[in-house]
Amino acid sequence: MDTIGFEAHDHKGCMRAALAAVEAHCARHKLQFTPVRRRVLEILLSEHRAMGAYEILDTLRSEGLGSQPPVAYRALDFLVTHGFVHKIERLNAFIACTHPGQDHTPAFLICRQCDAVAEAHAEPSKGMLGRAAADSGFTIEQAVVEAMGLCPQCRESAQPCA
Amino acid sequence: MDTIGFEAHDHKGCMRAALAAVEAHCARHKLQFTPVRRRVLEILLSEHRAMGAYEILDTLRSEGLGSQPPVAYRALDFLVTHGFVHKIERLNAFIACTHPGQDHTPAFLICRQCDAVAEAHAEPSKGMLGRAAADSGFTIEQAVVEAMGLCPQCRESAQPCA
DNA sequence: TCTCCATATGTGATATCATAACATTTAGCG
DNA sequence: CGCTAAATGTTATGATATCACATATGGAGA
Repeated sequence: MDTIGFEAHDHKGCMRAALAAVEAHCARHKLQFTPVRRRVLEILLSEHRAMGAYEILDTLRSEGLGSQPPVAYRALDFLVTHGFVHKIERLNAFIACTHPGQDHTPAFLICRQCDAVAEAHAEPSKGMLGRAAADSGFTIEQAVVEAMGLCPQCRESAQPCA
Repeated sequence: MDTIGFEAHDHKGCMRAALAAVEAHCARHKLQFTPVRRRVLEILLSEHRAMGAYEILDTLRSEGLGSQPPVAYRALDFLVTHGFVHKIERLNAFIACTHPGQDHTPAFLICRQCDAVAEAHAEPSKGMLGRAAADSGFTIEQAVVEAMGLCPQCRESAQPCA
């Protein structure tokens, strides 16, 4: 089971697990998991949704951890660079990774109605895209895959036959 | 051959063909292909690369076709809505579709060095992503697929063994 | 033709997202 | 301790995108 996000789950547990994994990864790779970086990750983990940088910054500000945009963006840069957080290009927002530490190619399912985001796993370079890239001599290093649509909940509550 | 963009080709011919296809599509669907909309498409077709909205606006302005951001954004909205232009989320930029009128799911190959963009074709809902979506009850309506990497030219001119 | 209405455009202001530049602080290390 | 690299604080600004409201334009029907 790789896709989570559209169903109830143990928030506290997944948050603890993710933090532990990130701590371990940072220790192993001698990365500085500073208070601001840790707090930004905690905020994203606890909200469990995509958040804009300024929304995160508001929280930091209310806690006295920094008040200017670069504070949030620098922490996010660190977290994104090391794969602890992903950026959702389509929403200009950030979301905590659901399985940090592991090397992976994330893909996202984004509900256009409630903005819920689920992280899935995709290997775009394996399919038609990889084929097209190979044919044209393009080297894929990283890919953004974001599917927009309706999550199960919103699909149910949507108009049955408009 | 579906992937173009990393090789020489007949600019004028592809531009004429694309404009004709868009005109036909608009006529058939009673869409207003107004001067501003047409000019924005022409600019994108002739540059044959991803351009920011403000870059396009600069050209419009120099031609007396509108000087404020909404002019460009409204034309782009129209063109994107009808599939004549695609937005590259990763670059916050726009690029003319290479086969307008046809229904398709575009995917892009973006060179991180020279910013060249090639449009390919992908069917993400067919692969692992479609599987994950189906498993979780998510309905995919549209997908953003953007691969970053090195185009053939930049790959050659890159450092051989850094 | 005139009137109405939907659509498109013009324009100023402003919201939202992101980074440059430079000063200051902190952590690790010889 | 004193050096250095990394991280943070802060001001300012750049880049992207939308709101709100006025004006024009182009058909459909009276």
